[in-house]
Amino acid sequence: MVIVEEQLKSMKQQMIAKGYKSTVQREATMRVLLEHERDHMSAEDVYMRVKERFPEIGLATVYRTLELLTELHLVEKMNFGDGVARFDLRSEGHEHMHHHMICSICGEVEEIQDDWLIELEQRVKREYGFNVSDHRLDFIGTFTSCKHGDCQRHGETA
Amino acid sequence: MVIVEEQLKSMKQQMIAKGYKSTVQREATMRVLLEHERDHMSAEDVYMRVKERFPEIGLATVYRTLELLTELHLVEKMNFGDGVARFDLRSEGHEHMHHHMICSICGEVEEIQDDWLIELEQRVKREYGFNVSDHRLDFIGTFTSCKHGDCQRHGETA
DNA sequence: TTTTAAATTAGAATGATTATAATTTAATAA
DNA sequence: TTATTAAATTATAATCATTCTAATTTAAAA
Repeated sequence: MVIVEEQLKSMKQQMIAKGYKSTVQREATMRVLLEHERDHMSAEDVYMRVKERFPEIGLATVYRTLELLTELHLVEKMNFGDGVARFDLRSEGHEHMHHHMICSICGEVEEIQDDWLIELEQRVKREYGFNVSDHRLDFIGTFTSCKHGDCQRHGETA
Repeated sequence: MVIVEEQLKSMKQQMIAKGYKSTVQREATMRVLLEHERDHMSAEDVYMRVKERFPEIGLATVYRTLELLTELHLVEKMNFGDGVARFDLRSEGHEHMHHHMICSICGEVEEIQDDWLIELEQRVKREYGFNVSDHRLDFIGTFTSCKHGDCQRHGETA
């Protein structure tokens, strides 16, 4: 487990290496992302959290920073069909997005950290001549625990 | 291969069976969808095509019809991260969405008709207690043919 | 044919995201 | 250290997809 400061340093270096500047606003945004690694925050969510500690930041800056970090593959941009893009840090060594289980009752999103698609990606290459650089796998359904109650899992991972 | 009129009739029946009314606007919209089965059209795309034959239709009606058809599982609503929802008819017997290969160079979307996830869905159930009712699997990458040229595949399936 | 709830229309409203113009700042080099 | 300059930020306006609203029309049931 790498501590926040170290990861932050690494992210800044990658930013500078690609010719982008390191600014306090960007640092504040990255810090928030580091502290909410698996929260699937919307840009607005991130904005509000950053604003707590850096009240003069603008929403557009947060959007631009998230866009930049996505471009650098430091965060992943997700879309669960609710009209807002969501963002999570990409954990180190995970060049691929992880998979999601989306509960159709309570909307809860849970993650599968393993990569289950290595074999299928080879198949795609073989059968379709398509070279996969990333993937997205979401399962929609219900948790057994949801079925029998009032969505006890709701908010569990939030 | 079922002819358009037959499918249309079946769709209308399902609509009525669930207590919804069959209207000329809905029929016109379904007809467009039937004639563009794998085109991944946005609501705006559908609207423009319907308007050609039914100029007095409103955009909101198309939106509502697409929403209704999605609810009835007659169309699938997709999201490729470009800010617009896209819609395709669900082919009969395919209760699951099919998979997509999205070229990161030319943006072309190609489909994989098979269901490669049956085994993984059992695994999700076993390991996470999650009952899958649907899934979404997209591969992002490049077609070998794209890599070497000026995106020859672009528009091939459009 | 009458009734009535549902559907449609046109247009306004909303909400997420992006663009703009003026200002500030980070990084580079003198 | 200071001057320079391109990039970044701010505040706000604009845009675009989608949804809502109120008035009107229509499909289906009686």
